[in-house]
Amino acid sequence: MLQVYNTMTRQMEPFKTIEPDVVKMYVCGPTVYNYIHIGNARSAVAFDTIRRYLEFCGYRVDYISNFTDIGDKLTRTSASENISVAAVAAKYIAYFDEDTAALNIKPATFHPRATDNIPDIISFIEDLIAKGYAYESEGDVYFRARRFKDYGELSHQSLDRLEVGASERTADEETARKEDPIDFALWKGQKADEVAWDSPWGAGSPGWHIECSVMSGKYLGETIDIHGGGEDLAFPHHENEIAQSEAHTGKKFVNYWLHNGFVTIGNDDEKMSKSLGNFITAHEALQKFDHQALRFFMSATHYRRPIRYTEAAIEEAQNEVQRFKIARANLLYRRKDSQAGSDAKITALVADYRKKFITAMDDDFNVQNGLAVVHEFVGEMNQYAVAEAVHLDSLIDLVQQLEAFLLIFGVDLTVTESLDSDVADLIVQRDAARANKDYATSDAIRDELAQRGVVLEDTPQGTRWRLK
RNA sequence: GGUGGUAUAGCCAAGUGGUAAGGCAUGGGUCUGCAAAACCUUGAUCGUCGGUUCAAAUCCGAUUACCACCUCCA
Repeated sequence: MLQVYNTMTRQMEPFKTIEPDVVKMYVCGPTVYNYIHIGNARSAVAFDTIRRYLEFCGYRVDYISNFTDIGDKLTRTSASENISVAAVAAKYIAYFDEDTAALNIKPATFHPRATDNIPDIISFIEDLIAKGYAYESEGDVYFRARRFKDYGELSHQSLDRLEVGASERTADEETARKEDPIDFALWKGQKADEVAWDSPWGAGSPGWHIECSVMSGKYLGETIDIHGGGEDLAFPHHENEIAQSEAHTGKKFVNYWLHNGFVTIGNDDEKMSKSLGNFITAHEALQKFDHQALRFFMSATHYRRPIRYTEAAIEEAQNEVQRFKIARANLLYRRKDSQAGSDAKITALVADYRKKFITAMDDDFNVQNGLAVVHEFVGEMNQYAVAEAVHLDSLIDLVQQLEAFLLIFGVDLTVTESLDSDVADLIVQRDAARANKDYATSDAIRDELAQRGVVLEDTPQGTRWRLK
């Protein structure tokens, strides 16, 4: 049975869905004013990996992830790039799609955008005002945090101990409009040059937190199974979402809160973030590294642990992916001399490893232990690949199981590679030279192909090739 | 000031009481015409100090270092 670590209770809990076989999952998406960086990508990868494992286990996952397409940051990009705010959003959403596709992150079931949900946001806020949880102040609307009895429950903060302004990101003018410094904005009156919508409180735009509450409720329902995001969002973002949503519905908002760890960079293991300016965009990294290696690098670390971004680590991930690919290819190469049918031993072995893998992953998506099982499985595959006699169905069983395991990590091993026809000809020529023991010629051809990125390997069944 | 997290071999890292999984890298070996791939093999007593226990990386106490959050950063 799957156990997950719930930030709310700080404990492992058995995972039980609201509806059988369906997981309702919401993951906080990016503000689309720039390329996503490696840290943003890690979050998307972490939850994509979780989603894929849930699907592997047979769940249907209704996965919603938003785009925040309004706010100061878009306004600033709009000015610096001299395009409209809508164009900024469209541009960076397109890059988001491109980069996440390159990382083999499945698109969300739906990607709602804040600007497409303004009427719902306004009526949600009106309800909070009607219930006494919110108040208007000079064109802004704020949430009375202290009125919500469980405020601080998720992050386990005591309201009286919070250090006001510790993040140094709050504006004094805004604080002055609040009844209490911990109150947070639901609606913000229009400032000069900002995109704004009409509302009962005048022209303005939604606060940051409200969009997630509204869209989660609208697309998944009042209570959902999983809400995910970076651990920096636990407070205040998710805390505020809980307050808004539960004040609004009177029901529990989320059953399991999952938070991913950061990507760190540099000798001090500092968090990679846009505000610190120490970030590398996914777009840049994808140009530099093999896409699958980069994806595997991120999904092969447990989602709650930090990942240190280094080139050496990504290259190591590439070696590991290579090992999986070679194991698969070497097994498929044996189809040519295989017998029909299957080996009972292999059938049992595949079922056994599948079970071991699930046991490992059921422990809060323990990918390290899951991968240890996969590596042992690969060892078995490699031994079968050199067995004297092999059976076709068993070859296929092994290969398909490996593919299924790796797909959870976002690595698609079935991407096919092909040879140029002249390369194929050269391989034939080399085989002829070897048959005549003309090793000077055969080695020259092998060297030439190596230059072109084609590796040749001689086996008892013939010469097999792979791309380097 | 408050709240969390992390510290295990060269590197990544699993492991919540019984004599340290797995991977990458390295050295050696087998196989090969030579290679490659594969297989076999090679290494740590777990930040520091103290305690509990027959037994601790695992429990308790102290301590050090680093990271993060405390109103819009995944």
